[in-house]
Amino acid sequence: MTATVPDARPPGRRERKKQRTREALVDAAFALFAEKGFDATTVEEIADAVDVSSRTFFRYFASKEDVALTFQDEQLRAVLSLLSERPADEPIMTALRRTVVQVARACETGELGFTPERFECLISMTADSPALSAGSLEHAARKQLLLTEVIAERMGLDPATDLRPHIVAATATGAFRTAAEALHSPEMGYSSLTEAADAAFAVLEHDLNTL
Amino acid sequence: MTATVPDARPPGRRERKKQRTREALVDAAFALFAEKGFDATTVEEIADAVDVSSRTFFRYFASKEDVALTFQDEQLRAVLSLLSERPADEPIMTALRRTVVQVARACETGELGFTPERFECLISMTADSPALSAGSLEHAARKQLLLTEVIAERMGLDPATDLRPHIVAATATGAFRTAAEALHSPEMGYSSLTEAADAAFAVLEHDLNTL
DNA sequence: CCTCAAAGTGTCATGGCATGACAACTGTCG
DNA sequence: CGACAGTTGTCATGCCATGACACTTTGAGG
Repeated sequence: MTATVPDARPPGRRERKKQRTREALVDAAFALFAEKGFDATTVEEIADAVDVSSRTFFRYFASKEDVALTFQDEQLRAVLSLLSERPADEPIMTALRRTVVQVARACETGELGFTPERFECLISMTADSPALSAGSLEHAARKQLLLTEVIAERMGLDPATDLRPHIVAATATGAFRTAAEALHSPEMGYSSLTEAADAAFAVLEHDLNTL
Repeated sequence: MTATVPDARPPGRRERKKQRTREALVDAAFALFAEKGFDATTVEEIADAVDVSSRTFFRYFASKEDVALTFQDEQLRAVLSLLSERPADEPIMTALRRTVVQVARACETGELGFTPERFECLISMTADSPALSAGSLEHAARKQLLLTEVIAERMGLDPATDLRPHIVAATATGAFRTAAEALHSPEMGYSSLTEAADAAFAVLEHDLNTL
């Protein structure tokens, strides 16, 4: 407890090496995923590609799904960050819509910690692999808890006793997910996640209770 | 292809035995789950309790999660069935709300193929076990596809080109799920799934775009 | 510089999930 | 009964995930 400031200590050689190993694992994993698919890639192959033991892989990532879904953490951070910058008098769904659209754009321009093609890769892998799909859903569920907290605070509600922030978070998450899935179907006519996400929230705003 | 009618052929001794084995596996599984929890129960234990091999277990269920989530299929069937009976001029979200509330009541009165206490067991297990939680989400995702089809047909829309039925299905699913989770928190003040589900849909109807 | 403690890693071992292959067994029907 | 299809048991295999323990590297301080 010598410092409360996040970056208070010197980086250190060790720290950097760990970071490099972690990144190397992610890189190797996505290279193999892109080449052979998620299911067909084993943890051992990923580890071998970076020349570490499988055991070490699991010291960096809790599961094989985890390594593919790291970027979702970035996504969440971006959502929480951008949401906090929205004007306080904006209706919550409007604020979420704007935020999500911004994040979607960032995903596609590679402004977060991953390239657009890697993003593409993940989207299609998730569609193909039930295991990854399940992992993604679980990841999303855990993130949704945090989102609920932030939404509740913004709305001035207590998430422990009020259902509303939970419903809002679930609805927004579902809309985003639906938008991502819509990208798989060319017939849908959406060429970007940004566009699809905006359309999804538009449905919530205008059509949900009138259809 | 001798018959297109569902129940065209005599039950047969073999058929019944299979059905009994299946039920026995479900019973044994829930007994063990209730006793030791989901994660701590192995497939081998379940199989041993029914005196079949582990291999046979996997001929009945695709995974350990599957055996715990069979009832969700009943749930879905009930939703689809009841939804088809709602008046056609009812707004879709209203129809879904009424349907979901009915199904929730059925869950709690044991009118579907499982007892209320088993339902309780599943709810609490899902909260404790990440693996089961993930499985449940995946199950729900697959069911959501069917629900989307039915919703689209009722609305007279093409799910292949129209985002709206997908959003509606995702929102309804999310609301139901949120209601189920709310039952874990006594502070929420919901004593039944029926009540929580109705409250969840009420939020969608009245508060979503005004908060 | 040398030593020491801590952190990271490799190796080995274990256990559980899931699936394929093949032989043995059991209803089903002629 | 006897052929036949469906079901099960027995291996065998592969992968994911985790615990235990020893070895090496890193960084701090005398």
